[in-house]
Amino acid sequence: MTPQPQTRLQPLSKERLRLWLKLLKASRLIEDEVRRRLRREHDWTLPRFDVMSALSRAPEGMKMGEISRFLKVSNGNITGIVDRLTEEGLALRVAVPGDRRAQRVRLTAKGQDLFTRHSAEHEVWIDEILGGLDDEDVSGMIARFDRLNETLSDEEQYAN
Amino acid sequence: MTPQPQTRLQPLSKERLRLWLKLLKASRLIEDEVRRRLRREHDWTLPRFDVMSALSRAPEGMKMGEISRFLKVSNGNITGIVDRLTEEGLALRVAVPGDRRAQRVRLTAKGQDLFTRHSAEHEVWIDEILGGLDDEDVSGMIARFDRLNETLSDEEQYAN
DNA sequence: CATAAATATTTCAAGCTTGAAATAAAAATC
DNA sequence: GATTTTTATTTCAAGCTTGAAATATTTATG
Repeated sequence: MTPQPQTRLQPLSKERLRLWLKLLKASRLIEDEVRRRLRREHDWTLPRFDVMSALSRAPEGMKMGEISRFLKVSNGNITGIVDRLTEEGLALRVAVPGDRRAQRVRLTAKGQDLFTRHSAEHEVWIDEILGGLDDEDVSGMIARFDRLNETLSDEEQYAN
Repeated sequence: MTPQPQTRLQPLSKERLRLWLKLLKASRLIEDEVRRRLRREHDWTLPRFDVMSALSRAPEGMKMGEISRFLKVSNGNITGIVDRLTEEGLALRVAVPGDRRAQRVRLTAKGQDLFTRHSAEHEVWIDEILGGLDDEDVSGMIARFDRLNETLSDEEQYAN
């Protein structure tokens, strides 16, 4: 018996495209909703939230490059966001002893405090927004995403 | 017998948060890769691609408001993108007979042609990027997303 | 040690994005 | 028919984002 020819080759690529469009749609719906709440209720932005979130886990601070690699955004981008956080007294730059090029960014007590409050609320929002998914939905999707993100991270090589 | 107390209430909210972070990660990895290829290989942007994609399905054109509602972005945003497409001879604005406020935006032949080429390549890219997912993965995730997007669209009410 | 290469960061221009305010025209109401 | 409300779109300021070029410093090489 000849091996089953790849009868679904074209269809699979179409299905992958459909999947991507649905994934993107879900991601944007959720992200837009979070962005909207952050703005309406705290006059705050997602990028600032993301940077503070990264910093909140590093009490000893992070170098600019560490932040941009962690968040997968450009260096110049982080410069601007940290500038604004610093102006507002939420973060500060401290010199790195052995290297005069680098600086370590840390949250101030005020910044840490603000982030703690936003963060708690953020978790509630996500719980509301994804409220339609039960335990089984959630664990099922997490398993799929673990698999997908593994695949994607492998490919990230040829992004550089 | 008393009803089972909601033993997993806190954990479920944490799991939903984990799911959202994984979803966001996947979405950004894919979107960044597409954006990078579009720029590197065609000196093109995703927003222009998205607008052309919407227009390509409407030979008779779309009104500005229709485009922004369809893509779920602001009106002013679309104004700028259509301005640029128009400057480059890829789209044009035509008056709407009964309504002097509105305009209908259409792709030019040149625009249609360019989109057709980019679109074909885009499908190949997605196929490559999601190549690690087999038939079963893809259909499994699509089913989950249909469920999720249904939930999300329902909630979109209170976004307005 | 001098020079070259690599690293850390900032600056910059161009484009995307939003929400609010401004314009203009159409539709509804009195 | 005049006034109000709604609808379609643009304009604008502020912030996000990128990639490329510029600075400054450190590390590696000859």
